Amino acid sequence: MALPPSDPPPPPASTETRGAVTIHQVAALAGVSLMTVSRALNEPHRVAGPTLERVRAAIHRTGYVPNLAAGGLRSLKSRLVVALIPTTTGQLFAGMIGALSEALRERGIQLMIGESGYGAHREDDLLRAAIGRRPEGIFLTGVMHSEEGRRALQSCGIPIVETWDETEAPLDMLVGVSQVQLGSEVCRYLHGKGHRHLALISGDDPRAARRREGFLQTAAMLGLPPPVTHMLTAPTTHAQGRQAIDSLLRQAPPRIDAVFCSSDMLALGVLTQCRVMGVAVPGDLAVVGFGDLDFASSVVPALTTVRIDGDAIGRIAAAMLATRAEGLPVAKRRVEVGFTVVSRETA
Amino acid sequence: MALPPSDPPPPPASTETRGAVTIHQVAALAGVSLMTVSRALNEPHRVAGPTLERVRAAIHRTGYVPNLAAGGLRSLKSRLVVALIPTTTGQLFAGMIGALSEALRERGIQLMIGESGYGAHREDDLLRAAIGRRPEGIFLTGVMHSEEGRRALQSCGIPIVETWDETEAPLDMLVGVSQVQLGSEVCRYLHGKGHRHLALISGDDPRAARRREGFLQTAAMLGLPPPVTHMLTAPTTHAQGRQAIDSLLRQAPPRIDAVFCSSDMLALGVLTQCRVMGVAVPGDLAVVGFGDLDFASSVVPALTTVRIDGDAIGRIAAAMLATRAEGLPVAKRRVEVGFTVVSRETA
DNA sequence: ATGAAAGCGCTAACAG
DNA sequence: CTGTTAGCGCTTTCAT
Repeated sequence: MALPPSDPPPPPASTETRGAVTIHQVAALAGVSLMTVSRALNEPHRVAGPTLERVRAAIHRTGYVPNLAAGGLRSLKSRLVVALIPTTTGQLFAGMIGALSEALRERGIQLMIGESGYGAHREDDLLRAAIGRRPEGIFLTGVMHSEEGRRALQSCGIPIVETWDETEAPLDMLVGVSQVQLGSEVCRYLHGKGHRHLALISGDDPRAARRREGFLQTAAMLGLPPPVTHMLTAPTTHAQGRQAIDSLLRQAPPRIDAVFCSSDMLALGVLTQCRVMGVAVPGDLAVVGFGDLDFASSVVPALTTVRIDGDAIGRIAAAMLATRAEGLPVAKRRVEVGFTVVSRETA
Repeated sequence: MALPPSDPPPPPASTETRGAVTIHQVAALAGVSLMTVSRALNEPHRVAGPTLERVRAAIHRTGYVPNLAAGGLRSLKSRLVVALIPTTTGQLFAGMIGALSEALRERGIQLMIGESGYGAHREDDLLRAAIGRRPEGIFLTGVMHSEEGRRALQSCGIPIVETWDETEAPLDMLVGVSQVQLGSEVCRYLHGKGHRHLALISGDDPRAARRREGFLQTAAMLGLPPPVTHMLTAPTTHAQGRQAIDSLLRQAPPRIDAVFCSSDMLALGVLTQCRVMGVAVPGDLAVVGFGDLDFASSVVPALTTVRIDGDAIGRIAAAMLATRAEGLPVAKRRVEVGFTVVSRETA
């Protein structure tokens, strides 16, 4: 098993015992104590040049990869942040995840993603799993509503960031977007364009609900007739959009002249159905989407939509979490990220 | 700080020391040894009823969540699988991730997702991070090409599943799809519909490259003129599709009469541009996409595309990994998942 | 049915 | 600059 140390240097694998190489084996091979190996990895400047070389060679030969769970256990630093996202479907959160992941990596922190799905019952499981890994931060897509979840998060002492939404009482930190104001702004936009008979096609996720709220409030405030709303279950699809606008357009007069969709995919379905039905956009019907997904600027007619800077949310959250991971306090624990109504051709 | 033990039972949080509740504190509160708490959690049937009750009450009061890193360290069971995916963008992998996550959860295994992005240099980092957590399995989206990555994975002794692609020499297990055959099949399909002047609009990811390969080979075999191919950088977009078909249609005769796009989003862009240019689909140009994303069946004209059962890939991989995690061998270490050419209106 | 001792792989704290 | 000792929070193994 133990080959004479004279075997050719490069070929790795063979010095290893089944299971995994440990720091002991590297130390033995390099002829140093295991602490020297640990230092060579974590603070190389504190190790003498030649020693460092030998250790590095041993690491290379053995293919040693440090056990982060063990290191984290001892140092109480897991170098891990867990992000909980509702679903990997949909491009909406893709940019944010990318930015979060990248910004954390730059600071030497790993991102672990947990998919909560849309099932409420498993959110609890997921939370326990997340906390059980003792991450140095938890990123929440949206705000935590369940009382049980709030308690668990609050009492575990891990820094938390809630995002994408607004709340009176953040658990800890917040990178928020005023969805209510967003809905309100879209309503004003449509009103400003001369539309009076508004409609809403909306998924049933919490954030869409708040946009709806703002939209309806503002419509009332502007003295418009109450917008007719069509509810759908998330995640919303192209087919749902087609079917929803079809049903909306067949309703009794007054005929709607503008619709705000809770996702760009929904809006795309609306556009498709309008074309099929010979309804001119924006002539007969103005359409506004949400998300500014890649296709929004490229479809014909180009989709007017609302853009939220997901990358910024990811970056800001990463910075907050990283700061807290270093034991420092975060000055602005509550940050507001804006939105932009991107005016194109459909409204 | 230490309130008298007479404070009301329900209110949790306050018995905890800063940092996190440990099993010791639960044991002390319940008046048992820490082993009993451990058993109450992992093999409750081996603990006497009344004792179990007391322990559970203590767990509830303290809000104790076991440290999985510590447990995993000792038991050499992390109950963790790491999945490496190129990007969370795009719905293509969403179903697969969902199915994988769900199937693992049913078996008591957590899924940790790592985003590799399209940068090659960080794949190495990501791999070290993954191995460092000592997962019981690693799920790869695609096959591992880099020699360095292959060595690292091979020597770490962790069960690996490669997916979505084909390879002569799988690292360990494979849930594959013959992308070459897929491309070939699409070519035959188009040929069967009477098209002779084929084109390809293709992203530059490895799997798209193999589909292209199969497509071109078969075109040659069928005696067709060499399909003109337009290359793009992944991830492919709607705008790229528009621009690509525009350039393809302006090329010198013979004019192309069918195009295979490496993604449905690309195909959607092609459809849009054709409408703008007054090119009839499928009359003047047949269009085939890839992925069968939600909108494919719902756009007008409905998109002919190719469907791969991502859910099946996720489920099968989960089963393999779970089996290996239990120390059992997997009989069929190489599984082939099929594909379907979904014939709709565009071709 | 419960407890005591040992140790998983690593790093903090202190020698030398 | 390098090594020794102790112990992170938990589970294994062996007692009782």
